[in-house]
Amino acid sequence: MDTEREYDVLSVDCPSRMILNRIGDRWTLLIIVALSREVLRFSQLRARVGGATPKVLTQTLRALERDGLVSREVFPVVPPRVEYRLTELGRSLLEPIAAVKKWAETHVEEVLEARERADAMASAASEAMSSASSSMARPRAGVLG
Amino acid sequence: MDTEREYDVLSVDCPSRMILNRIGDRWTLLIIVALSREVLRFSQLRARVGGATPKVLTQTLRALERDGLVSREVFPVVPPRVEYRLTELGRSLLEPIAAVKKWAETHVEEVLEARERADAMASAASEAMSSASSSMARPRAGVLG
DNA sequence: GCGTTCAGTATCCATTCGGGAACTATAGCG
DNA sequence: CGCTATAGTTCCCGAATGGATACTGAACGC
Repeated sequence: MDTEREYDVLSVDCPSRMILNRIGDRWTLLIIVALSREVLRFSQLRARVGGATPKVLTQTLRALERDGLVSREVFPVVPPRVEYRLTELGRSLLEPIAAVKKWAETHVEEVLEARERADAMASAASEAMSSASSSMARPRAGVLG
Repeated sequence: MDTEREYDVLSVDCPSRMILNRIGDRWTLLIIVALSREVLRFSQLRARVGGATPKVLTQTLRALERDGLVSREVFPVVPPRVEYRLTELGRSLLEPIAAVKKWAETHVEEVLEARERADAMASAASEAMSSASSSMARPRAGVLG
């Protein structure tokens, strides 16, 4: 039943936390999403995933392959042809990813609004600061990316 | 129905992709998980989330607050008391996160095994390389983290 | 006056990430 | 001979991430 208690994601040495870190990188999710629909060659993948340079693509694909989420099939032809596809394990990730993706899509607006509100408040607060009329000033929002 | 087509996560300028990046950072998920059970003060959060230094904690919390996922309540007492809790929006993220978390927990083993296999193969291949007896050598696995 | 508590800040520094661009290998085509 | 296409690899460099450590402020108890 309560298998969840076996792992504590919050602990530094929890393997499931490591997994979270792995799939939480800049490109992993995107590649998996791209491969969810179809088998793709390197250059197709590159075209599909906006902004990916060959380097990061290779790195991420190798990591994905190492972890058994993606398989890489090389056809010994010239020019080279290499196909990437999701493994069974990789495909099993699709469901949780879809949930997150869906959340992102349905809540982008709210997040963006919240962000604008916060930024507006922050700049209002800092202006109030300069006219020395505020009690309880919030710390500045900070850009953080 | 097909609202998904409105957004293409794979495109560089898709807002939902930005969200993915935001929640996919090293600490965000962990903090949200930590706050899922209870309201926590700064130092409690720090104790809960293994390895988080005050700096990263502050950064992440500010970002979370800015995006409306976490609220921050300051009690004007000394020593200071600040409570963090999930907002409604933040709580809505719990479900997709739980899905990912569950995937991580149920598939860690497989991933770890795949990784070991891959590493074993890679080192075998590189040994074969040195004795010059291999055809079709895989490129080396690369550590990548 | 001193130490303690709490929630951060500030500062410095090492490592990593990631982008850009050039380079490689190979076979077919002209 | 040189061009093209594909799947990378390599090098360089700037930016961002993140860790360690020390410091601040304000009231309370001693």
